[in-house]
Amino acid sequence: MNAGRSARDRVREELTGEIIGIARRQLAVEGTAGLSLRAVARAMGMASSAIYRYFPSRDRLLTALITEGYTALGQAIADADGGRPRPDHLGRFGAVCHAARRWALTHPHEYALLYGSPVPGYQAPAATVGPASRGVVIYGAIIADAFEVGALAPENPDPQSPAAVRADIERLRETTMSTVPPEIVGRALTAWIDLFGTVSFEVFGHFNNVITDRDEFFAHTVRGLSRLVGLTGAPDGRLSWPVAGM
Amino acid sequence: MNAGRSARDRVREELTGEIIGIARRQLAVEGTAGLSLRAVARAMGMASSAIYRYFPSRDRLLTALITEGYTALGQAIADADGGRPRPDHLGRFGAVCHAARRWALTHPHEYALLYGSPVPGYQAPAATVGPASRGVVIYGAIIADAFEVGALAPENPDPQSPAAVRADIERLRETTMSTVPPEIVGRALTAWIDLFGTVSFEVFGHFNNVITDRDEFFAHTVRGLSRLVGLTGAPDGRLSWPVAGM
DNA sequence: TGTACATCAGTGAACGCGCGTTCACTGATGTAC
DNA sequence: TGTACATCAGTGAACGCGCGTTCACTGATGTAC
Repeated sequence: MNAGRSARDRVREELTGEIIGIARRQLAVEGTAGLSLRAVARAMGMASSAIYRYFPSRDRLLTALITEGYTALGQAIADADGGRPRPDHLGRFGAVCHAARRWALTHPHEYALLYGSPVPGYQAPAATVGPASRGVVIYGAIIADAFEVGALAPENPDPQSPAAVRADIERLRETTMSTVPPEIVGRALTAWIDLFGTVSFEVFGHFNNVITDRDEFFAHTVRGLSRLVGLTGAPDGRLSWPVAGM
Repeated sequence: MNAGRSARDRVREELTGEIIGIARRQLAVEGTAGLSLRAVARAMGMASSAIYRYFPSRDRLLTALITEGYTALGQAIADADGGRPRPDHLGRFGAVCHAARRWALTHPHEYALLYGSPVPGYQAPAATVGPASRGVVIYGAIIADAFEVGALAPENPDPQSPAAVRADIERLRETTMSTVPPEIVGRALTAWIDLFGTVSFEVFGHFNNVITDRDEFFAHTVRGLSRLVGLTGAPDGRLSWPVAGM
């Protein structure tokens, strides 16, 4: 009897995971449209009503999927970051950006669930906030690491930003990058937004008839972002690092 | 009989427009979920089958809505651009950015249809390309106007971009900004992507618990974008122009 | 200007589908003594 | 270790809903002579 967890409890947890897994596959193949409790039940070989023993409503399944999605993306980012030596800030930054893109391209429907149009009628509960922030926390740590060893040298310092913006940036700074000056936190935030903006443009089809070599374009974009936050590589500004999977 | 257009033809066109209008309202209020041929028919006070006299399928109605959306956004951008004297490039740039955001915030569901998750099972036909490019053409014209009078001075010229990227940028250059050097076209493209990335982040809820004063943050972002493309205002880099609606 | 026919808009019923959710039930697993 | 009862997982039928699309039809509008 390990801590009151009966066999029933273990099976229950296992099946809950299996349901989520099938729902993810359903989502991957058919998109949000094909994601229904009945479809999942069918794929599980159960009666549709049985799902209600595990999820009290469709929204709760959706919440689980969103949480899973953020977790998977966060894991991809963490792996990319962990694959580089800690002092290689520029390499870590690039790896994280490319990992985010690659995850989005290989899981377009899950990505759309996280960063696309809000699901109609669905309100994300507070429980999704934690997993959602995992990636950005790692990202912030890279910036902080680089700053602390003096490896951050932003070009053209920003003109003074408005007080309201400074206040928001200060709040963000305190939670993830407390050692980094606000100007750099602001730039890091901008770069993060631009990163996902670029990924969304590609995943959602807005590069069609515009950008043909998307790997190269993204690498080019990432170089721009790293310059924006002040992560210079070689002294002449030409950045070079081997990028995994390109 | 003016050019063979009978009364029937005129009524038909009018009703087609009315259907699209009702569909837009439906979309605005309920989101994509509430957008169905039957709902539109109900709102029109017709039998659901009658819609098929005007649109042969739901997809065609969707296409019409997407086209309308791009047209409306393009018009908002055109109006913003037209509201400034032609030599005020910085003002036009800012006005266009703010117009795009404002349109997105006031038409979130329509914006989601254009820039959010692709609609499952829907393939945008080639006919949407024209309206979709209206905004970016105006944007490109501002850049070109500014460049031609020497009002564009990008900071920190980019390191050489990869050949594949240069080729894509060259294609883009030829279609909308043929007088502008490729480096600037590249930066303008990046700024355009970042613009919509930022707007999407806000509209799709990713500023929650992060950015409180969103008007200020966006204005701050736009200043950054204008610096990115090289649109400097006052010599000290502090840009100032009155922004409509803020 | 009037008539005969063709075209078109709109109706209402129907088809077949899938959805989320509820409910009374059966049978298996766990718990207390 | 064995029994009595409570808890839980899973079933299958059903409810009520809305959807896209088709079809045979009626009646009005347009066209040709």
